[in-house]
Amino acid sequence: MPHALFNEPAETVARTLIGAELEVDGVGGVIVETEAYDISDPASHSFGGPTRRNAAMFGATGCAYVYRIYGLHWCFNVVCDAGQPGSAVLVRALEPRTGLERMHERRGLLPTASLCSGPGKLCEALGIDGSLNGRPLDQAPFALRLHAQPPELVQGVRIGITKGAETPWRFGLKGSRFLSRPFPAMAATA
DNA sequence: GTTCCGATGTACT
DNA sequence: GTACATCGGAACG
Repeated sequence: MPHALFNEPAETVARTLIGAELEVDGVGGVIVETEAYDISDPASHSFGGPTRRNAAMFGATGCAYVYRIYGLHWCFNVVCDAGQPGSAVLVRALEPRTGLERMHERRGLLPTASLCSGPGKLCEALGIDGSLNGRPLDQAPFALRLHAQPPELVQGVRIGITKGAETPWRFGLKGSRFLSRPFPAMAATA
């Protein structure tokens, strides 16, 4: 994986990752929804500077930042930088493509569209947990392949936050049925 | 379709 | 003590 790809602002990486294929131990699919966070952003974990939890956000570019949310779910981020430590992209949803049986074992016999349609669901389906925090995405168990052609994007405000709620740093694959939630009908094409 | 709730780790007042 | 980048299930319409 080209390291330079992640040496960009979080918003750029968030756009670039839509349409990329992510696998963990051969289980995964196409990323269809992301959100950008950076250190200037009050919604970001990195906003107040490094802590034990967010250390990976200030670590090497192109690594995973995995954290626990609400005490029970995991969320998966890609650490980026561009000279501004504390930047990352939350992967919120993907379209399942490989390892569907493993996903069903972990998540139950759900419709395919419900397996990875949210940050916590995606982590459960792919088997992502805190043990992968800080691990490089260009090495096993991770595999990440970029899209050949840039897909059409939609853009909107991020989900589940109160601070920085107006910042339109949520991106989706246009027309995807695998999003965590729909983008508003008037969502701008990014 | 909607709202409400409980599960509970980590950061913070 | 409160807030939080969530989810699934219950209750309701």
